[in-house]
Amino acid sequence: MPLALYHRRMGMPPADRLGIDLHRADLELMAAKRLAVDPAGLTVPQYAALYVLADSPGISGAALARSCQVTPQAMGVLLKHLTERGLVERAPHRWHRNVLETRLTDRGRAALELADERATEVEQCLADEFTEAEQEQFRAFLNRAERALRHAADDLG
Amino acid sequence: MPLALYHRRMGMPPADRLGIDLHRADLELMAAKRLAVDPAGLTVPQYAALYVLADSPGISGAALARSCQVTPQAMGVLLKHLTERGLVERAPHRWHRNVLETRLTDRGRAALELADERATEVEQCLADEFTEAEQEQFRAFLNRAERALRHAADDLG
DNA sequence: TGACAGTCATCAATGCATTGATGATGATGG
DNA sequence: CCATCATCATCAATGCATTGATGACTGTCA
Repeated sequence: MPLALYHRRMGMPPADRLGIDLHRADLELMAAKRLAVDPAGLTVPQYAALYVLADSPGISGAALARSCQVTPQAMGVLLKHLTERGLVERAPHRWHRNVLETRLTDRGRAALELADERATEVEQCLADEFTEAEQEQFRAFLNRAERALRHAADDLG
Repeated sequence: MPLALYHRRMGMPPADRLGIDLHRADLELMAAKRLAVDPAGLTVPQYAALYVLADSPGISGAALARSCQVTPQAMGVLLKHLTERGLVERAPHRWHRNVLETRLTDRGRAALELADERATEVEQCLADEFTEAEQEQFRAFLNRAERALRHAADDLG
């Protein structure tokens, strides 16, 4: 076997892998958002949780986890940190004593608004790169990709 | 102030935030890849590292980190795990005694090929969702987004 | 009433990723 | 020759996220 072929190509050349471009773009997005929300003392997942919480006060941790697309365990840790820092409050539901209602505190709302101002700049910068029509095309591509990948996951599972 | 406006909208409505769609698609991609490489006993970042390593034997940990778009520290932990499991080997460079040359072991190569077979299926499933022309458009959108976001990060930093 | 399914919270183990700081090494230039 | 700079590895702290397992509670259905 020729040495030149020993380090042979894997199943598909990297340049053809759309997933690589998708992931690279997302890494850049997360890096920018991290920079944006950092001055507010928040991480990106914390910002996401507060953002949902602002529109859904009293939501359960599990429901919040679904909204943020993470597992309940991950959200539990995140909420524990936010509670310790006084950005959210959790209290047992009046009837369903098993669920902990979660709400923003004033400090939490303040941090969210500070973070959202800069996070919005990132989204605006992203939007400004595209015309309205392009944004629609881009969004459609992303949603089709998401759907295709969900089917791929179903097949593999 | 009317109660209906108390939970007021943040800076930009969620439906307008392209970043949300981008991130959701990436989450789905990562979930599918996770399922794909799991039977090989690998995580997605481990698969990525082995993939680069297969084409760049003897690369340094820091260079590998750059290729995989993570910090050297993150790559260090990852390589520590892979070394302990015998999937890669690390040895001091002959001249630059400070750098550790990293190489796949046979077991590492076997795991990579097993993982790559299924990971390629995911990429194929993604590619099959789009025509050739659409793939090029999609890729162009992603690269423009990446560029715009890098500039956004520069502005914020 | 009593079994069952669904939802919620939580503990534990593992792994990824970041910032910040430290120290070793090799190349560059005064 | 020595100072400086860049690169590399590594330690430590913090936080995100996953799977797996456990226990508590609600409501339903037999």
